[in-house]
Amino acid sequence: MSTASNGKRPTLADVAARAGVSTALVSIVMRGVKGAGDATRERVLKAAQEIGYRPDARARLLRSHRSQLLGVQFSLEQAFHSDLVEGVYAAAEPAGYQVVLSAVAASRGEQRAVDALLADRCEALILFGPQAPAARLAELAEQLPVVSVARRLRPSTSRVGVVRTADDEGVRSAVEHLVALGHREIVHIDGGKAPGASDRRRGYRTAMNRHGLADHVRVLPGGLTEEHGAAAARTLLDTHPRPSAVVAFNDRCAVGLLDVFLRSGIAVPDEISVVGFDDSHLARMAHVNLTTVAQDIPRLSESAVGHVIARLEGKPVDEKETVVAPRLVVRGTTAAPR
Amino acid sequence: MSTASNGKRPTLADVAARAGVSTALVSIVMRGVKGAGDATRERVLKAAQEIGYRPDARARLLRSHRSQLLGVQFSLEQAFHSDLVEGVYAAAEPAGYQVVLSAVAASRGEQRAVDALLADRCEALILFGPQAPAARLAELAEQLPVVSVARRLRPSTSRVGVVRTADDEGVRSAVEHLVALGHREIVHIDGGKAPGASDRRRGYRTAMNRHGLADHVRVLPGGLTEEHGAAAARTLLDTHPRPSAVVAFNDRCAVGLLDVFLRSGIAVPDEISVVGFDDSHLARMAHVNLTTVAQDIPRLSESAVGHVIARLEGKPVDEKETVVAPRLVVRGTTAAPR
DNA sequence: AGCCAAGGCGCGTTGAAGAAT
DNA sequence: TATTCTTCAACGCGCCTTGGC
Repeated sequence: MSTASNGKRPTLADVAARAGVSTALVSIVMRGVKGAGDATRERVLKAAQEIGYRPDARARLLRSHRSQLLGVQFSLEQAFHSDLVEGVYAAAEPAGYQVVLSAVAASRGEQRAVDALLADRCEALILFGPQAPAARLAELAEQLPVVSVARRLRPSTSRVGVVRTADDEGVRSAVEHLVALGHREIVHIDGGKAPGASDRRRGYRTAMNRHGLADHVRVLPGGLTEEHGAAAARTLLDTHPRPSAVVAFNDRCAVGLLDVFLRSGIAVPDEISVVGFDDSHLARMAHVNLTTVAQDIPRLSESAVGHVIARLEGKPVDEKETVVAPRLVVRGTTAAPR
Repeated sequence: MSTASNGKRPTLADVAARAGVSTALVSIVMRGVKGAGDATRERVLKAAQEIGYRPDARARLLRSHRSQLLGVQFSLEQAFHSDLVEGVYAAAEPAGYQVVLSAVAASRGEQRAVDALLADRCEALILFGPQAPAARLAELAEQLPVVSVARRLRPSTSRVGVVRTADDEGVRSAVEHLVALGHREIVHIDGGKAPGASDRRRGYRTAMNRHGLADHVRVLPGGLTEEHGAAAARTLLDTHPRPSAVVAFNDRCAVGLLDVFLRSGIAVPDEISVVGFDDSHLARMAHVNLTTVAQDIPRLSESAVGHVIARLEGKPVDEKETVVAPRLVVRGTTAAPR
C-alpha cells in the first residue's frame, strides 16, 4: 500500500523528508554502505518501508558509469535457449551482473532485439544462435563485448567470441557407437544451414572415412523439426537396401523419423537404429527413449558469461573460441543390426 | 565502428557538438517531432550516424514521467509461457509499449523477478502463472496495474486482473466427448495445487454428475510433468476393474500415462482412452497424436495486455476477469470403449 | 581528532520559455 | 506573426567535498 502523498512513485527525497535527513544519507543507507549511524539507519529504513520506496534502477545506472548489465538475445521458439538463459542467470548474478532479456520471435527480428539491448545500455551481448550476417556481428563487437553461442564464426576475422559444442565430435561419437554395434550402412539426416549443421555433417563424414566406410557415406537433407525428420524417413522407406542406422541433426528431427518408422511397422532399434542430438526433454521421455548426443548446457552458459565478463573487466581472455565437449547418451533406439 | 573520441558512449551533446547545434535540437530531430528545419535535420542525422549515436533508453525514461514499460514475469521451464510472451510482444508494441522480461527459474524466484521489474520502472505487471500468495499479489496491485494469467484469484477481493482459460469448461468438454463415445468409467488425474488444477477438478466432477456418473467420480493425484502421469498410470494398472478413459491435468501428464500404458502393453485408445490439456507441441506430434483441450494463446496474451493498458490509460476496464474459451481437439487417443 | 550528515554537481534526456531570424 | 533554434531547469540517484558537533 503506497502512502506516497502525491500519487507518484516515492523517491529518495520522499524518504529523506519523512526520516528528517538528507537524500545523500538515505542513499548511503539504501546501498548498505558505511557512513550512517545505527539509529539513523533504522529510522531511514523504517521510513522507506512505510512509504513503499524502491530504488530506481534506471536512475542509478544513469549515474554510475558502469551498468553491469548483460544483454541476452534468445529465441522463444527454441526450448534449448530457455535452458541456456537459466544458466546465464545462474552465472551472471553471483558475478554481480544483471541480465536483460530480449526475445526473438515471429514478430520481432534480431535487429530489434539487439537494438533494445543497446538502448538499455547493456555492457555486453550474449547472442544465442544468431542468424545475423557475420559482418553485422563483427560491427557490433567493435562497440562492446559480444559472444555468439551455438553459432560458429570464422575465428580471428572479428572480435566476436564464440562458445559452442564440438558438434563434429558429437556426431563422430554417435557414428562410432553405431560402428561398434556393427552398423555399416549409416545415413545422416542433416540440418541444412542451421547453426552447427555443417560441423555435424563434417563429423559424420570424418567418422565414416576413418572407419573405412567412405563408400557408404550418405547425407539426406533434413532440418530442425519433426516434419523434416518425417520427410526424410519417407525417403528412406523407398530406399533399397535400407540403411541400418540413422544419425539425425537433432532430437526433433529424430522423433519425426521414429514416428514414420513406427507407423510403417519398422521396428526401432531392431530393424533400424536412430540417434538424435541435444538430449532435450523429448529424448528423455521414456516412450521416446532416444539415444542422443547431449550438449553441456550449464557449461555453455557459464562460458558465455565468463567470456564477456572477462572482456569487460580487462582480464585476459584465454581463447576467443570455447568448444564444449558433448556426451553420448545411449538409450533405447540403438542396437546391433540384425 | 564508434568514432567517439573518448571511448565512452556518444551522447546527445556529442552529436550536437559535431553538428554545431544545441542538444535540445538534436533531441527534437532524434524523436522525429517537428521543430527543426530540413537542412539541419539532415545534418544532425548525419552527425549521429557518423559517431554511432544511440538514444539512451534509461535517461529518456528518467526524464519523462511515463515509462511505457510492461513487465512480464514468466517461467523458463514452461513452454506454454514462451508462446504467451510472443503474444505479448505482438500486442504491446503496436500499442506503443515496450516489454521487459523477467524470468523465473530454479535459481531465481518470483520475488526477485518482480523486484527487478519494479526497479526497472515498469508501469504494469503481467504475471504468468504466479505462485505468490494472493495477499502479496493484492498488495502489488495497489501500486500498479497487475494481471494474473492462468492463475485464478477470487474476484473482487483485490485489484488484480485475471485472464484465464475456462479450465472447467475445457475438462467438461473432454468428459462429454468421452461420454458421447460410450465411456462411463472416467478417471481424472489432477494437477495438485497448480494453477487451474482446482477448476479442472471441478469441471470433471460437474460433467460426471451431469451425466449421472456421480458414483464413478474418481480423482487421482497427479501433477504437471511426465513423471506425475507415469506414477498415476502405475496406480491405475493395479486397479480392477480398470477405468476405460483418463482425463489428465495437462499434455505432459498425459504423455507420461501413454508411456506407461505403451510399455505395459495396454493399447490406446483400444483398451483405454486418454485426453490431455494445452495442445502443446507434444500433443501434436504425430506419434503422440493426443486428443486434448487447446488453450487460445493469442487471445490470452492480447487480453492480458489489453487489460493493463486500459488501466494505465484510465479507460474503463470492462471486467476484472477475462475468461477465454478452450477448444477440444480430437486426435487419436480417444475412441469408443471395447 | 573523529564521526555524521548536508549540499552540490553530474549522468543523458526532454519540455517550457524565450531569442533570433 | 511564424518558424527555427537556444537556454534553462528538472527527472532520481550516487559520489565528493564541506561543515557541525
